[in-house]
Amino acid sequence: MATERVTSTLVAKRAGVSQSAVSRVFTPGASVPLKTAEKVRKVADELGYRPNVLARSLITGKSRIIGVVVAYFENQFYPDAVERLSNALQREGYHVLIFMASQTAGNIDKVLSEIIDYQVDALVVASVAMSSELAERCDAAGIPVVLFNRSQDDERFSSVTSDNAAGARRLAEFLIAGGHERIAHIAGWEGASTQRDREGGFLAGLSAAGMRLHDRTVGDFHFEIAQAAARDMFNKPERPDAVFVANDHMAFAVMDVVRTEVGLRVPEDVSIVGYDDVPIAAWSSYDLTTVRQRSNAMVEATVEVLLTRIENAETAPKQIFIDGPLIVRGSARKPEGWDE
Amino acid sequence: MATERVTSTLVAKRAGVSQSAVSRVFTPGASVPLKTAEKVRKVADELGYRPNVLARSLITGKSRIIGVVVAYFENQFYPDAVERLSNALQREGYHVLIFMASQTAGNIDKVLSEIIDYQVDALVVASVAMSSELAERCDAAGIPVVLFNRSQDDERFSSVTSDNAAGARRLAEFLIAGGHERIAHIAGWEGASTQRDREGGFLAGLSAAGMRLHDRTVGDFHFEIAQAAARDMFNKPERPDAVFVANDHMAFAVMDVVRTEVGLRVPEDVSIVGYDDVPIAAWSSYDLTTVRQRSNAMVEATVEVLLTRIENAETAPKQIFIDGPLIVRGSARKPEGWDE
DNA sequence: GTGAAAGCGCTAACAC
DNA sequence: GTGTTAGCGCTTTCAC
Repeated sequence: MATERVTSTLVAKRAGVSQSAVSRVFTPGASVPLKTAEKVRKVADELGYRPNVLARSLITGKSRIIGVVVAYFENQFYPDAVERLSNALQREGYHVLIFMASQTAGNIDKVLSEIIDYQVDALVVASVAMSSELAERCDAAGIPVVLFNRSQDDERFSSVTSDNAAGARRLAEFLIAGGHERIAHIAGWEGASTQRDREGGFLAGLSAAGMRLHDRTVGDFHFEIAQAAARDMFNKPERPDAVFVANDHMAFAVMDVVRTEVGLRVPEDVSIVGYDDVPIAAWSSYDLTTVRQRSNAMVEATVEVLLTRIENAETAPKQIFIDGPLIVRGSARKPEGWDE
Repeated sequence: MATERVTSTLVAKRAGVSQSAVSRVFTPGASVPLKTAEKVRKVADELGYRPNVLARSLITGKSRIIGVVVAYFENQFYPDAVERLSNALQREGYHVLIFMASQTAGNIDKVLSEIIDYQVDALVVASVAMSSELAERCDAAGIPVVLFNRSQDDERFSSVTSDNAAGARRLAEFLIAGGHERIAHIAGWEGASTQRDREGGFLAGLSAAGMRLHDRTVGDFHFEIAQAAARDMFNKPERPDAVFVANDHMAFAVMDVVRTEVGLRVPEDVSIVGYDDVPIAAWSSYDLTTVRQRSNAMVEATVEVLLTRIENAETAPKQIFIDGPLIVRGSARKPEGWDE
């Protein structure tokens, strides 16, 4: 049933002009006399003609496709960021070819290759590690890569993260000022730079005050694992009076366990703080004190780096840190005299 | 810095074979003597050659790209579904070009056009309405369209939804059996087929028991608007003793308002039920009684319809309903003698 | 200004 | 089996 393909050749014939004329009408930069343009546009509309982007890409070498790799949408931070990123790129005339890396744990390289086969103009890689072999390939192919919310010690990548160490340190200071004495940490996946930096900053904050971590378990950035980590922590005799959970998503799991299973009150019996400030953190059931990752600013920075490098291949990769404020809510006891 | 593009021509030259030989090596169906294949593969690996998918698409007429349009990731149901969909399609060798329709309220057509320009093999449209003009274009271009979690009275579309009327009716019966007498409804966006069907089924369930709706406000499927709708409802003198909120996402907002602002207990003072069974519904802070939309089954159905129609253009569009169970948790008073 | 011609990287007939 | 050829739909010199 599919009607015949409508090509520029057909439009040209019908409009009584050359194919190049049609092309020029649909090419933003080109100049065409108003008269011809109108004629061509009219015929094109009648026939429902639209330029074939793929054919154009073949010749221009630009696909206007950005590949986005993201690992898990379970943590609200990521869908939120992808939505913003997609919107921002659309505004610039780009489109997003998405790849979910969740299922394919080991084979990220294989699948990243597939996405590169689409001649993407750039790659955004969120919360996933890239092999240096692949980095090599991207570099050789001239495909700029931006690591989002993760950094890697490789000069070929640009990266955009929040200032995780500074943010976590601020959390430590806040808890200490609140008079907490047994401060514990539930870590995320230990292979992640975000985890490393957050924990590092937090510990630095503690030791600056002459304190040490009371306890530590690992939640791997997953809800269920974080629940288990919380159970472990709170089944011990000497319970913490404050817990820094490495991201909000896990902090919700921890709060649920602590309140429902252990039967403690938050923040009266134990203070819980997280990191990210995802929308749910503001919901009154959690009302979580946390550090904001300004996803808006992070996305803006990502897009800017991307476009700059696409337009000028000689631009050097850039490491960008976005600072984020401490968001004080009700899940942690506040220091004396703290006013809302 | 970008090295020279590695094309099949280059590989052919280096391997001492023809370009077609190279092409055949990289074409799944084609037969090539093992000897040649090895030789070609070796050279290709050395040079880092990979076929240009865009060029291939141009000639085969198949891009192996599926366009996905989705309106808002705020409601966890959608990122979850997109993740599953993307995974399923990847498994079949397709990739997802995503388009977020959130910002572009009015201009959905314009932007859908853009996505079609990429010669997508099919379109999945989630929670968004398509103009009939665009439907026409897709039809003419032979692009199958599957409406996801929304239906439309247009025979040209396939659609996959849960059986919203049946599910909502089940909720009504459950609330009635639980002895509730003042049952209210907080609606989603009234232009949505899901809203229409859910409310219809719910009302049918009520009237089958000789009951009528106690009250009704509108939350438009948005968190903040749902909060406002709940405030309106609970500021009236005669409060409901049960509320069916049109989806889980809004139900969380309603529970927050009811517990934190109004100061009622759930379910002792008021029962709240939702629809979707998103992961958060199982979190103990909400523990929401709801109807499950089996996103897994919905995605499977979507993929199947898609692939069938791609492979055989003559297949007729299909309307699929996926049934989902009532998930009983703690947010609503249970009928006498109900055992867990 | 405008059209003719070449060619982007690839596949698919068709000869050999 | 293998290479030669044509051409997918488009952009882009380059003459006119």
